[in-house]
Amino acid sequence: MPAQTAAREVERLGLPPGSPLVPAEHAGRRVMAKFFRAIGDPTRLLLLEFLLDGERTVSECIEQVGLSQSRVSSHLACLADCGFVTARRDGRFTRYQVTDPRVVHLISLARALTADNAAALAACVRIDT
Amino acid sequence: MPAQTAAREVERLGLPPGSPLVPAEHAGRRVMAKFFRAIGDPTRLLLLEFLLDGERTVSECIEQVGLSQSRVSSHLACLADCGFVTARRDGRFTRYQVTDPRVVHLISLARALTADNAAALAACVRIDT
DNA sequence: ACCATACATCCGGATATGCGGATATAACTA
DNA sequence: TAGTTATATCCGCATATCCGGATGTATGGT
Repeated sequence: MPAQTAAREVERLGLPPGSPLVPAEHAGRRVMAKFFRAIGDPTRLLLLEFLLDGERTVSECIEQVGLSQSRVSSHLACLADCGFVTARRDGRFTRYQVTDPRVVHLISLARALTADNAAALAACVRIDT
Repeated sequence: MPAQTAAREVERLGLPPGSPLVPAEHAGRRVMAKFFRAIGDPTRLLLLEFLLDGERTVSECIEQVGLSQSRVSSHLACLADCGFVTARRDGRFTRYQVTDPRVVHLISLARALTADNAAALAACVRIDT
């Protein structure tokens, strides 16, 4: 496997060559890490899937995942803050939904990568659960 | 923003329509969550960037990130287990490197998404740091 | 005004994760 | 063989994250 794998993909994607993919400053990396941790939870992934097909209220989400109201509300706020879903106030309701197609793309890439490496991933003890 | 954002992107990406993006079984979601948490740490993101351009030994990585040998070794093993980098034994050395172009694609998508939402992301208190 | 509904936030407890130091293993070298 | 180097693993401590219950806030209905 050649060393230029990364450079080639950067080229293929039409990205500016030579510029870092991961932020060079510590603060920027902390933000990107936070972004990934937001979808690094099984419950939030389930909610994300549920919010792909259209708007859903918090109550509908609660029924879907079977956790407490406070927890589900917090998970949804987290997904919204981190840009995975959009929140819309509608009277007493808040309707959440995935609106950015790049979120779909991101998850589909992760799906493919995890599928190709499921065994080692499941066995990795440095991250629990 | 229409409700079919997700379906449209699935179509555009040539993915099988109707099949879930996120695994339907809890075990599968746990694995995908683990995958994202692996890159949900600033140090591992820094290492990932460092490993884009070619093979690096553990010692070189230690110098790059400035953390203890045990910690860096553990971070690298985590990235390898989760499929972000490849590890190759070479005598006394272990050489790590990003070899899968999809990793580059994934990070570039995250870069774009976080850039468009940096303020809210930084302000999200449900995930600390 | 009063109450019910829908949601958001606060709190303390349990588990997960990051950290460095100590130790173990494995490969070269003299 | 003995010693050095490179890396991996184990340990306890500190912090982060998930959880449900309690409480706060806003909207709509009577």
